[in-house]
Amino acid sequence: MDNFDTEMTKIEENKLEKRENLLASAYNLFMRKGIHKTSISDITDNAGVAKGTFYLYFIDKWDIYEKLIIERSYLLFDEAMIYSNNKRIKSFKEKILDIADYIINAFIENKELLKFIGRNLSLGIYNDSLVDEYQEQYKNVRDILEKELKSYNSKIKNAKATLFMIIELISSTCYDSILNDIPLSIDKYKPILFNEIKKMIDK
Amino acid sequence: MDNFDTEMTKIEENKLEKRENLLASAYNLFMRKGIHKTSISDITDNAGVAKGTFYLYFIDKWDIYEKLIIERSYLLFDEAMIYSNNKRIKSFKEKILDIADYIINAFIENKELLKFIGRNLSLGIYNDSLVDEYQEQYKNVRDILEKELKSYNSKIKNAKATLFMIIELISSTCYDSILNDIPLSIDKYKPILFNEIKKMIDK
Amino acid sequence: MDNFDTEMTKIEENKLEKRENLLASAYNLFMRKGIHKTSISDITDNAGVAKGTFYLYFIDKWDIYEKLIIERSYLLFDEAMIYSNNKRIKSFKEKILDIADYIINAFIENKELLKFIGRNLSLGIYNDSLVDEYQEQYKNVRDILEKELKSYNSKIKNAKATLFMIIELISSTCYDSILNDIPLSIDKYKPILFNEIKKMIDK
Amino acid sequence: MDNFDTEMTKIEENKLEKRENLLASAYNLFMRKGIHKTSISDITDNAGVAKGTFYLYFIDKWDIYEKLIIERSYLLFDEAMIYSNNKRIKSFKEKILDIADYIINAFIENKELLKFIGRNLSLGIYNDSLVDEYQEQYKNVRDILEKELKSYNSKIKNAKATLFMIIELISSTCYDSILNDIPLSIDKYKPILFNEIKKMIDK
DNA sequence: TATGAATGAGGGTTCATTCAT
DNA sequence: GATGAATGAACCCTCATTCAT
Repeated sequence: MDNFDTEMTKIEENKLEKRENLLASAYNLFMRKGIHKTSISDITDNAGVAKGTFYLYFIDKWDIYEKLIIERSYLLFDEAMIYSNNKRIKSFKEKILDIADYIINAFIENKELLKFIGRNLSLGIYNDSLVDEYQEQYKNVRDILEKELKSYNSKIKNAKATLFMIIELISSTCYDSILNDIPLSIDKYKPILFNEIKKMIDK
Repeated sequence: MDNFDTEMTKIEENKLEKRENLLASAYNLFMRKGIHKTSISDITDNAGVAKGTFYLYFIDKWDIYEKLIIERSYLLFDEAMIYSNNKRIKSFKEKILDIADYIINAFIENKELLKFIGRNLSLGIYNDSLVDEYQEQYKNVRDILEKELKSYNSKIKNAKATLFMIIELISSTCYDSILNDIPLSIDKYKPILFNEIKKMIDK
Repeated sequence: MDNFDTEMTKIEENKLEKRENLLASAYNLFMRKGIHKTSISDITDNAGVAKGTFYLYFIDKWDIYEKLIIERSYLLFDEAMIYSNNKRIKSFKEKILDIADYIINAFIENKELLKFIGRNLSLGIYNDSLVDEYQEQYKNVRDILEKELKSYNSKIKNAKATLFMIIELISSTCYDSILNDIPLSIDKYKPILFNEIKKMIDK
Repeated sequence: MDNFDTEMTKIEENKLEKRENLLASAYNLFMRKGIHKTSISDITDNAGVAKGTFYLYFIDKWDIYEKLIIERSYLLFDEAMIYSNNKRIKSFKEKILDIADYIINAFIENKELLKFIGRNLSLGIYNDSLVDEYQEQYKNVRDILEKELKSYNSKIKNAKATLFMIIELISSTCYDSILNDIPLSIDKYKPILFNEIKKMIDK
């Protein structure tokens, strides 16, 4: 019985490992070469599995791409949350700016990541449409932030919308700022952005 | 001599017409089938020219795509400007909200256009990197709006950045709202967004 | 001991059942989708067994295909024989025409079957090359008909060849007639065909 | 002007030649390796053109296959007609048997051709459904034979059907006879077959 | 300038078959 | 015997690009 159980788990473990290998391999290549120049063959070669194996785990290149975008956006949020929590920040205002700061710095230091996530940062915590292994965690991060926002400023009517606007504003403007200095270089733009975020939560 | 001149003009006109045909054809197909499913052949067939002719006017599919995005974004701004000017609006606040309203309604009525322009609305007036036939006009629209913003609220430090933020906020959040009801349906989201825009220009 | 015996039988029964399931599943799919569009996976999925199990019973897709063609052709003959026997027909001429009629009607009513058996109807009783579970029965049907033909018309030199010609003539021409109206629609063609069959056995 | 005309023809000629190369290449390979083991790559490699070129002339493998079957069946008939005409045969009966003899001998000497044409010999002159370059010629051969049959035996009601039956009978039974000695070896079977053909046209 | 036949690399995908469990 | 994950060769086909006309 025990033996039987163990064997089953071994197969299951193997499958999970294969899937993770493929995800890691694809992420690597997407970051290095971009999605268009990465082929399924590249992904499987890099993962050390046969080409056909890819199709046991994912539908096509866009399937794995979407899953990665969501995963990486979420992980970035997660890291930022941990970072800001470690700093024992007092007010929500400080917390949200700290999160923004962490994410922006991560993008500045890893422009490939910025290009990869693109303007889709919000998918990290706002992808209700997808059933996914991270689903539960997404909601947690989102719920925590929304609750804190509400208790920080009770006048805000729709915390969900406000939070979403903040994230989209960061994501879309920093993309242009970091990569093309539009409307300004990120150094000059950041204070303006932060000022705006403050207004959004302070009313 | 006269004859010669006329013929040259005709040739020039023909060339311009071919280019316009190709742009129109590509726009049509991108809207109907999306970029990935549209091939150069599709574009040339639809434009009534030979495949090789495409390469006399554009570098590749992404070249024509980019030019179209910029053109259509600009045209949308242009229409919105005309619309708001016709209404003899007094304050800049009313004007900017009117422009936003026009653009959002255009997107609601033409979701294909929304998918096409995506989150790149700002390219319509913020694409300094590209030398283009609309270049001059882009700047005009932008300059007008920036000037008006400055005179509306002299406390704003960087009108360019503020305007950019407003446009990016509209573009990125309305994309999700109209297409996926994230964070809310556009009906419920619009007042919240407008409220935010007001705060951005009023301090 | 008894127990052991019973279990063995059960296993044997299970194996037979699996084989039958696979045959039935393949027949179903071949009829619906054609052979080229049916994969081994389709067959095993539809039969409710694992992919590898297929290879315990058959060599490949063509192996099961051939066995099915032979089986179904034979069964059609068998039905036709029963049908004609039930009608207490007197002469062999009437009998053979009755069999032809039954088969043609079966094809008209089930064009998928016609496409499946194709022009291979004669395999139903003339597949000496194959050792098969129906082998014995094939011979019976064939022997009966050959004997009856001989006693019907003693001048016929080679009853086997004559019978074979009749079957091939029916099979090959009705295929075109029923499916494509070549050389005529089956309604118009049948009397001509029957007339020909009469000549073949009457000299 | 002349120059223009010539240039156009050159291109047209090139295209025709490419098409012929592909047909010849495919025929070669189908005969040597069979259809299933012949890939498009094989065909284009053997024809000395790029893989993509195949798709400028044919839809897929089955398209070229079908065209070849029809072409080769027709050519066989054509040869047989020439052969029998050269022998200044008097009666139609002699002529049709001569044609049959020629075709059967061709099959005996070239079993690959027999396997290739299979039981589809009649397509050579009975493929009304297809518009094809040989279309006109098919009809000629068919019309000649049908007319001759009618004048040979005015009692025959439907010459078209009778001719079709003869061809199908030859095609389907000789396939089995030559390749598998079913129902008899071709040597023993041929006189029986010929006797049957005589009955078919003599009533 | 305009053409469109030809190219051929490379794409995604399938699927018969194997084999460790 | 039964499984089904894994394989990877081979498939068909597309399409951006070139270039002789």
